[in-house]
Amino acid sequence: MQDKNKEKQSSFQDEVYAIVREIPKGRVSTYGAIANALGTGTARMVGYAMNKSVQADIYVPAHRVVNRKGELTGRHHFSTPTRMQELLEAENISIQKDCVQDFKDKFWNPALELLD
DNA sequence: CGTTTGACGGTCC
DNA sequence: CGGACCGCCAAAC
Repeated sequence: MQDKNKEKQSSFQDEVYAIVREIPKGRVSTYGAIANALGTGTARMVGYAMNKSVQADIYVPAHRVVNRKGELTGRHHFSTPTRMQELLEAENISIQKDCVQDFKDKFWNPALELLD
């Protein structure tokens, strides 16, 4: 077993990663919805955490997270500006003009789905 | 420990 | 319909 002397505290970012990883394929979520599901922080904090997700120890499908308008606002933070769109299209999500088509239909509410 | 930042959201006009 | 503006609040410096 790994000697993890450094125990990770439950940071706000880790909470975000946990939810984003729970986003089912073919669905998208929003920063505000995730922040709302956490009950703490704001939409900006979610985006901030996403930026660090690259250096996080776990994989986070950040391409499934868009803003409330369904726009791929975070596409510039990927390897290539078109990387996010291609990833979404690969999941059967139509993108047009950097906007998720039928966004409302593909929207995945963490506060609702995680509600058991 | 004060300041800056930031992949947002909502309101205002 | 879209640009401008403020508020949120945690993490980085």
